[in-house]
Amino acid sequence: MNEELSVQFIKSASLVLRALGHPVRLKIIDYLQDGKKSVGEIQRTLNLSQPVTSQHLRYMYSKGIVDYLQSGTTYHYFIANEFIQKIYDCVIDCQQKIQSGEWEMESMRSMLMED
Amino acid sequence: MNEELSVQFIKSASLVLRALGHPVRLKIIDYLQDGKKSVGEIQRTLNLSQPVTSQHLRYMYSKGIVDYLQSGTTYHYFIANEFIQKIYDCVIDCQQKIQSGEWEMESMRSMLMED
DNA sequence: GCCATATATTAGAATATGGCTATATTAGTC
DNA sequence: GACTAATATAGCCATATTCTAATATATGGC
Repeated sequence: MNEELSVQFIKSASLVLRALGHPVRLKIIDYLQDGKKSVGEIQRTLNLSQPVTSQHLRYMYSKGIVDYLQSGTTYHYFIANEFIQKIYDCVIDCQQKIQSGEWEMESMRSMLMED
Repeated sequence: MNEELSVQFIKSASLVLRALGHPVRLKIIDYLQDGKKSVGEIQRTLNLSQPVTSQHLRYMYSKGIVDYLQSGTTYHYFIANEFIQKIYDCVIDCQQKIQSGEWEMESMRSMLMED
């Protein structure tokens, strides 16, 4: 029986994947590629409400996905570690391979459909 | 503003990440690295109940994460495409980098803690 | 201490998720 | 057509997610 993933790590990894598995949160991670961003910048740029922005950021902070630096009343959030960055990079890479046609999409139909 | 991920793809990617973001489902994907497996094999090997096994497999099937071949009353499930495989490979790679100490874990404490 | 700005928190409603038990379906065998 | 094995589905319940609206907190300037 194949079991590359340790029981321990499965918990952590599934937690990370679930945390990234929300359109708004993934979009925030995407935006944070630019570097540290304040809650206000994120909110305005991604066109989100203030509570939703804050809630998703706090959620990700509580899971260790993002971290922040405070200066005054402004919180600058950033990606917390290489694990998250690596998963994001992988997603980007997959997007490129799909859109370039390097991967034939026949087997991905349902996954790539609208809604 | 950085926006590497297309609005379109964000939907698909977050759907995939959420689907993989469950301990049982991630464990199933891990097990499927061995190749096609029947529901019964998955159930017994991972020590799950029959309905739970079937439900997670049907869920992943509906999202395009896994596919299956039927022979008689036996369903052989397998990983549906390279996107899923790539994300899994990335998770394995991250586990290795964390466990080998290649990444310092200071910034990952909360993420790797028990419960 | 008061004010404005930036962010966090709370409460509540709607919906989704995940597991359990029981039951249904389907294919093969006799 | 009855029987069995393998899997899927349905119904139910508990819990988790996610959004909105409202309110609270904290910091810096005056």
